[in-house]
Amino acid sequence: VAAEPASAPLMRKRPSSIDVARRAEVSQATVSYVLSGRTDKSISKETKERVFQAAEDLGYVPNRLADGILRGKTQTVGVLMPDFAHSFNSQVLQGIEEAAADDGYRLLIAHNRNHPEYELHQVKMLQEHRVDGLIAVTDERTIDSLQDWVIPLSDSGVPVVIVDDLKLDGRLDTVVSDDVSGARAAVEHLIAMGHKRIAYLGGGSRASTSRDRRQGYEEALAAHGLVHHPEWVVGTSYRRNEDPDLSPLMTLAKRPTAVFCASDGLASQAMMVLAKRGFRIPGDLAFVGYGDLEWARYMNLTSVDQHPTSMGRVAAHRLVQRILGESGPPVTEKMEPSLVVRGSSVAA
Amino acid sequence: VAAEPASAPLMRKRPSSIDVARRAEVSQATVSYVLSGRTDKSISKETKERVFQAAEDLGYVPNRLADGILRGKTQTVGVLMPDFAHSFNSQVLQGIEEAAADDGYRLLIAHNRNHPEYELHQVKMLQEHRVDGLIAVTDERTIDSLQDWVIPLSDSGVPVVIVDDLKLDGRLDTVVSDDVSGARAAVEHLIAMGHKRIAYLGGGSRASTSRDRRQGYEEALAAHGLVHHPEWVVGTSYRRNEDPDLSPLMTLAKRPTAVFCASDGLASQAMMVLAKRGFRIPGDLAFVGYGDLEWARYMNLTSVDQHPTSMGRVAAHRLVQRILGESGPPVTEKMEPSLVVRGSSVAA
DNA sequence: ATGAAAGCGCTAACAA
DNA sequence: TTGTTAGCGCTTTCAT
Repeated sequence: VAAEPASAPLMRKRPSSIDVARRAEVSQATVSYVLSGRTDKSISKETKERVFQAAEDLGYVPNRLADGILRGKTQTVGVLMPDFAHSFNSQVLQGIEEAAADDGYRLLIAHNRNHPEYELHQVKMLQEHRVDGLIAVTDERTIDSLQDWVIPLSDSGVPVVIVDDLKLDGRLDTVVSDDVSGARAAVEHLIAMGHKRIAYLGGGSRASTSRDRRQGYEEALAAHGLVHHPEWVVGTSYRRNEDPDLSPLMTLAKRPTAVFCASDGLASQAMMVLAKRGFRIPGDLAFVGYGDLEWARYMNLTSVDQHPTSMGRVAAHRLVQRILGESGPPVTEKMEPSLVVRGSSVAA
Repeated sequence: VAAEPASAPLMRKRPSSIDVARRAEVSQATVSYVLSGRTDKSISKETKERVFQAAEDLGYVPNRLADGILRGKTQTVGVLMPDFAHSFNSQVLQGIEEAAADDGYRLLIAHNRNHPEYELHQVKMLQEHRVDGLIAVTDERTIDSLQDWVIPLSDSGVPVVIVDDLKLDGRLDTVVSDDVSGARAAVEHLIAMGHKRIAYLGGGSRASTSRDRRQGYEEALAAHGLVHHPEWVVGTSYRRNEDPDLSPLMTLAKRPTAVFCASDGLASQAMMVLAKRGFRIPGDLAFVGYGDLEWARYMNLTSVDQHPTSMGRVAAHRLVQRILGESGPPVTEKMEPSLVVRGSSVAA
């Protein structure tokens, strides 16, 4: 057997632990002991040195696939999302990454392309890569088919956490934001600012979301003895690229003095429309949005922050607990949003 | 050997191809042939049937780790980012995911936490997971240390693509947006709208970015024979939570009639400040931003779209080509942004 | 304090 | 048309 040159210049095979062993003149087992830093297998200082040196010289990078195949654990979690570009989702992802990384987990991501079949395909991929668990951020289009695969997956021993939906609440670990409470806080703020005629501009993305925010609105009015005028509730269906039609609101004899909007997008569109017609904000009409997207600050829009990054962190943490073997009934983490007051609801 | 029940109820070990083989009463090799759909190894129809059936019955999910360890390819690419929550990055990620998935690759993501050391650690992790390639979206804080690991990594046979930075241009495949051209288009649009006194509000995130946009601004003025007034260039350093100070601009005897801003955030802040002081937009002052963030539409802000999703797609495509063995010198894809004209620069 | 050998789940030569 | 066998890179008993 010819001796290999210490450092051949051109691309060779990646060094394996066997190569390290040969170079350090120890057994493969010893390399494993040293490199995984086991304290039970007392290894002499010089041997350790030699192994580290050999690994360094060779540029050895351990292969986690082998480890994964052996231990049946990959330190990897799957994240399934309808979209990475939208602000809420990307912030959730950010939170998941932070918490997962803290616990030593990597993220393998997948997209559902708004299509149940494709989603199923992606989940299969994640399973083939042997993710230790899965976080699914739900989506209007695929939410109905979700339970078809998610329950079996969970039963098969892969922990699953659902973010932002309650359909599987009680059957699976879930992280949601309390929309009722957030909406209530928003409207109570307007009431505290002296408003008595408060409109609701609705029509968010997800049905349950929209329903809950409206419920919070109504609860707040009721709690403060304010009459609920059905004509102050507008736009149950709203399309992204269309300005919301506020005329039913603005032509009333007794015009509202404040508007609570189910989303920041809706709020800003409405504000632009009204500003164009000469309405002063908040003087003539106060506004509160929902979601507290990045630009709410730029627009000086009072809004409800759902803390999506925290939601992600909590989801990752729950998942890791399950991966680590925590048992017990499904947990629903209902997270409290908070109101961020800015100029659109408070006169300067 | 006792026969196992067809479908034992409680969590057993995950079935392996050996289990499938036993159940179908064929060899493990045959299972492999059938399940990977090889056309060269003609297998009888009945055998195929039996294998599929057995796999189905057992709920068999192939283990890609084993495959990866064998072939030395994981069909996985690493994505390293400074942040997943910011709009530009998350859209790039979206694009990367789309293109990578189309080519059969999964994404393993990592975060640098704005820290060179942590970044190095994350890159090591990605290598341990044997990603087939890596896309790095750069960042002010870690850009300087990037080359320390990225060149060796690339030399070691792991293809790398850099997004949004030119420092390694010519040494590595790179995808960038042409900031000079984008800025030029923005300013030429203002000139076409009849403006002759155009200010520049600068101070973006990355230095090179800011410099290039300013260069485009100056080029456009020069190309149209307009004088470049240094006092029309303001705010070279701008802080996120502070309103930009426009007084040096607005107190001039010959006030500018239009402002080109190096970012949408800057533009919207300036617009809010001026709207408060009673300026009409675009009547008194026209605005163009940069980045075309989601809310530019809501604010009716003319802006320059960098097409971040396309940038991501192009980056993923380049990477896949390299993974597939494409050779040749490093490619720099300089992508053309496009101007999106809205109400802030054109009177209704 | 260290090593030999088995085996994780899979694919690919090579046989039959 | 199918099976046998070796081996990918690693960890882990069990020896020594």
